[in-house]
Amino acid sequence: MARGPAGQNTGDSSAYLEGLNPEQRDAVLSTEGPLLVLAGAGTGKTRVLTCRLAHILNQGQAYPSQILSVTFTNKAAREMKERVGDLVGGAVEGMPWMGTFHSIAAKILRIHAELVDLKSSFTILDTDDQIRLLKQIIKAHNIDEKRWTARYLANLIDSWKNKGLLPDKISAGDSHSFADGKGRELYKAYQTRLTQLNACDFGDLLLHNLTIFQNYPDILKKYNSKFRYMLVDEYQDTNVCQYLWLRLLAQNSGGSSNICVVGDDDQSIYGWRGAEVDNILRFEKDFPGAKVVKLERNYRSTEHILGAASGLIRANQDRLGKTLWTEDKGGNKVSVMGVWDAPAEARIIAGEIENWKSNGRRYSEVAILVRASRQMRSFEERFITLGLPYKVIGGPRFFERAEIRDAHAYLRVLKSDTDDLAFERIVNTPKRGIGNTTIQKLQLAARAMGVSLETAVRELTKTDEIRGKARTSLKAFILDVDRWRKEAETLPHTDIAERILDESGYTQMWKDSKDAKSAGRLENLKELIQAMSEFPTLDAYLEHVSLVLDVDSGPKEDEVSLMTLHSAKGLEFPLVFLPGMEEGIFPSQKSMDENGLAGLEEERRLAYVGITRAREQAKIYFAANRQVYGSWQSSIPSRFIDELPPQHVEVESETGYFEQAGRKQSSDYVMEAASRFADSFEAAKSQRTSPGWQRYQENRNKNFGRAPKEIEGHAVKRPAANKSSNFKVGERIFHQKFGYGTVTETNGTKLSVSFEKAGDKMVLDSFVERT
DNA sequence: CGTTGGGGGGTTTTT
DNA sequence: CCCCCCAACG
Repeated sequence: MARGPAGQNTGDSSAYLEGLNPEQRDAVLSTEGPLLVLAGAGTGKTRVLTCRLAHILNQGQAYPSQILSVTFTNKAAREMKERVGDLVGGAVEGMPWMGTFHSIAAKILRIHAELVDLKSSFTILDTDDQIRLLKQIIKAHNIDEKRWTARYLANLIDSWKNKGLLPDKISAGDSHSFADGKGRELYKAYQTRLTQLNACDFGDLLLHNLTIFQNYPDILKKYNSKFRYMLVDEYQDTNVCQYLWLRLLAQNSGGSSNICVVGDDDQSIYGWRGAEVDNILRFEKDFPGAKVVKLERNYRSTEHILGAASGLIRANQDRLGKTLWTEDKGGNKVSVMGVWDAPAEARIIAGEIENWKSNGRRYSEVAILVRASRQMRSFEERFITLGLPYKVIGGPRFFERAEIRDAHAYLRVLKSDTDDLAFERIVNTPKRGIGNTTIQKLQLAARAMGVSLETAVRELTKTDEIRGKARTSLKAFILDVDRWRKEAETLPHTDIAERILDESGYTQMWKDSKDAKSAGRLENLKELIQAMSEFPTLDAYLEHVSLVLDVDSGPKEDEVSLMTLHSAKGLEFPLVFLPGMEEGIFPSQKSMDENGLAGLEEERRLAYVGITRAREQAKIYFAANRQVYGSWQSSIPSRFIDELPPQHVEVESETGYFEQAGRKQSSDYVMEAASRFADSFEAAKSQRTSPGWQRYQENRNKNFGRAPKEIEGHAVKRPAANKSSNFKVGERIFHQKFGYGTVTETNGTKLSVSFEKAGDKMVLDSFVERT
């Protein structure tokens, strides 16, 4: 096999190298030794990754089976497989080690399962199973489930696993974060229970790998020499456990490791689920002699979009620092518009989208990116009334839906008589008259006998332990299960699945249901059978279901995409709307409260991700009033808006829009609000270079972490000469949203008002008028 | 066993 | 305000 310094042999066969820019080419050709590719948004990262793989294969530097390439999502893995296949002529069927962290770890774990007391047939539990199990454990330990919820414990255990910590490594302090020090004990009990069930959760897949590699150096050595090249995508999103796993695998006895990681510290937005930006920041220290290639030429967005995004991200301290550039000069500036409230925001954005469409563009070129999914509501309402086609990206995953999980539970029971969680889930679904008491009795018996629930049922129904309806139902159920298992030997797996859902009364249950969603659920069950048919056997299906099943969203329709910023990562759209740019929403108050400066910086990266999704135009909105948990609050524009470099930003007024659209919206308050915002923005712009503006910037930095409402001199603050000084305590006023009220306190532009209907509120004076 | 209403809680999401 | 979970009741 030809191995040697990179770039030696780049003959005619390397057509894929054509059209790469110098940095991209460097990243592709530097195959030997550790390499960090810092790939900014839209710089052709995927192209580099796939070309690099193609190059290694093409040069005969390694067999497909000697390359480990990991991604976070199945989508990314699938895409990479396809694209490499295209480049090297479809001969990649054997890239067995290309996949997600979890699927590769699962593959390794199946080989060595017995070393961590599992059988290679272990099942992988999802979050729901995990929580149900933890609930039982918390109960068994006599802990108040209200005070200490299973969900919280699940998060805690996850975070420990993300850090690569086994129960014994949990410090007393960490342990103390649950039920007065019982954290470690419960974690341990949970792990024991998982072993009994021959199961593991997502975190375990990698954690067990670590245990195996650490305890059996010979095994690790095998993998070390097996994987000649390693490739890691989205390195900024790796957590400690994944990092340790990679480092162990990259240990190359003798030579240097050919590990290539690709990522962008500015796009690290998963800190809250354990990702450590630090991993990418210190790559060069971890792998001495590492080469670093920066991809800074952007092929996606216009100059103004990049300028705005770059200016924003510059406010972050903790970054390696890149400057994106483009040859795509000109284009529209990033627009910013203040609106009255969420319905107005939705109405205006919907109008913009209709404009876009009537200019001959497509709905599918448009995305609305929100910080939190609750913001989607007003858009959905508006789109439905207008009949504007849209789709929500993300949301509950197909295989997380109750009906799919129920169906899977039936299949799991079919396959295994020891899957207690699955058995428990469906033994009384649909209702068979097997109540709580019966289930508890069964669990107790199973534990006492040291057998599975199903075995316990078989034993207990032989005696008079359980009486009446419960006993009859259980017996009948067991008979059904036996029959299905027998039939499964001969029938195709899709047929048996259909038969089970039918004969168990499960489909009937939904047909009888008055629930509005039941029709959809039945549809989903049909899709499930469809998905199953793509696998040769039930085992093959179940093997993939927990890790890699996601259903294709069908043929592409011309629809607007509505999604959270998190699910927008990696995507791009000609037109991007970023609504809800308000303090407390974006940046999220919770983020800042819980994680301080780090939290704020992650929010800022999220905003950066949002803006850089846009190819032609990014439009930012903030509302003056927002309903938070039912009550109205006046809000102030996000600090991120102030951080956008003015030369790349254009302030739009609502008035302008309505004139342009030629629609007369006479609702007074909208026009009022619009002109007022236009005013305040003029004021803000003129203040940007003024001493007051500078002072505001300084104050804002100093006062970070405090409630933003307390920060003085925000951009929306009007000049001192405004009407606000005219409002006095005790004065009766009218507010368009809250109605009539009396001023109880004045504080600069902010008024505390006791409203007759809406109660006490803090409002900006510019939204208030005398009666 | 199934329904109803009171109470609590309420980013972001993958595997 | 809205949704989910559980407890108490029918």
